[in-house]
Amino acid sequence: MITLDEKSRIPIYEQIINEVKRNILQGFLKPKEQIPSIRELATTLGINPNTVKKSYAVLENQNIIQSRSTKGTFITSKIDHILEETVDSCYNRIIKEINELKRLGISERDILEKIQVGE
Amino acid sequence: MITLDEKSRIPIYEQIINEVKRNILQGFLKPKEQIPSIRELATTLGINPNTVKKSYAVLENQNIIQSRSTKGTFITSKIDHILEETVDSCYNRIIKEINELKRLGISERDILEKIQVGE
Amino acid sequence: MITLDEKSRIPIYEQIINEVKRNILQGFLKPKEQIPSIRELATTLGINPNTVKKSYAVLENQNIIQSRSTKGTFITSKIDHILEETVDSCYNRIIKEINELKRLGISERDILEKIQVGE
Amino acid sequence: MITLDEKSRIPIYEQIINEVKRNILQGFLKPKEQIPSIRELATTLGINPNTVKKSYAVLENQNIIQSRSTKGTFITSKIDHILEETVDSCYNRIIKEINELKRLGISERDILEKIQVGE
DNA sequence: GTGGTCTAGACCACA
DNA sequence: GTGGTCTAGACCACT
Repeated sequence: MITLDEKSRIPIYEQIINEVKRNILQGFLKPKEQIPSIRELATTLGINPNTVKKSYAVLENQNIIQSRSTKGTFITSKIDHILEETVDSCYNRIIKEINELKRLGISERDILEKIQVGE
Repeated sequence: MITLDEKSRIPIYEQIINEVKRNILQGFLKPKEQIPSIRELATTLGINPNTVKKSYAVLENQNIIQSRSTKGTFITSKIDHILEETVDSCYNRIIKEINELKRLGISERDILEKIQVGE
Repeated sequence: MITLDEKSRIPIYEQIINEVKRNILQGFLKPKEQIPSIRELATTLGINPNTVKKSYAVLENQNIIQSRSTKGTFITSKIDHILEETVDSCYNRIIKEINELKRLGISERDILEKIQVGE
Repeated sequence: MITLDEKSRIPIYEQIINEVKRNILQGFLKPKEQIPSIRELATTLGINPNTVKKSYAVLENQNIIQSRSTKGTFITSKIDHILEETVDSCYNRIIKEINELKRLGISERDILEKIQVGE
């Protein structure tokens, strides 16, 4: 479910955070569901457990997951706020790119046309 | 002509690369024109000449500029390929984001609507 | 495995590039194998790590090696193209010299004879 | 008659020396013939007169040209020694390249075959 | 310990 | 003054 890009400038622990969020948003992970243990995920991804631990710590801080010692780690019951944030940032990036294209002299008409075709 | 964002995760040398490309694409820098010397640009930006050198090295590698020892550094005569590449990568990023939004359950109709308003 | 010629007009970083390629071509370094870390090689050669870094950066650009942050640097899995390129450029240089000799009035017969003896 | 490579690691003044020698060897410049003045050649090549001056100084030192003040600069009457040197260094470079090819596992038979075809 | 980035400063050849 | 190379040393994030 989780794929990492070693060469990316985004640190691995942040990539894990994003991937977990993505999995939740796409419904692969559901509220209250248990997620892999730190060690398990670390082994699966071939990375250091400390890195996974850091990611889980951030996710818990953001109320996205919750660890119950000895029982495991679980998705929080409410996840709506993640959806909003994610959608907003997607739109912002799109608009940023469109403005870039406009600056390069491409008309709004052309952009929208190509986007619809490209999909 | 060139502005840097110190806080950005993008390294300074890459920001310079992007800024030079932007200046070319927007017509501020024209083919065969001389660009600031390494030392001059470094002084202007308040950074180390080696950082500028690195940017210029990459740009030369991409056939965007050409450095002539003891003469200075110049824009390559043919720069059409930069425009194409830039535009293509913009479109790719947009389409990637749109697909992300669709995966999150937002309809194409809604996306296009919001994009047009957001502009 | 790597030897440098301090007096050469070829910069050290290019000598390193050539030496790494040579080691690969001669089978001392094999695909996917790890090569010395930047710091290690720098110490071994008695030069500055930045110089090694520059060499490795060029080699990575040529798809010959691949650096994985915090993991080390490795030979790319496919290296056939290096052999081809190297052989081709050798032949080109030979043919260039032969043409030079011909232009100086030496017959092809004489050239080939001398080459076979000279070997 | 003279072409320069700005990007070459060989300094321009050395390139000029080589080019003059080449012109002599190929018969474009003959013994006792007058060659362009420093200023004239500098203008033609678009370079600094000091650079040409340096080349001419070396050539005079090697007894290849001779400057007679106010009259101009002329090719020396005897130029056989240049031919020998040039031919020898050509052969040396060829043999060096052939050895490189052998090291890469290409048989002498294959090399000679390809050279004859390649010509 | 690894690679990635950057600084500060030096020297070189060339023009 | 220009670009090219190299050194020495620093800091960073990640493991």
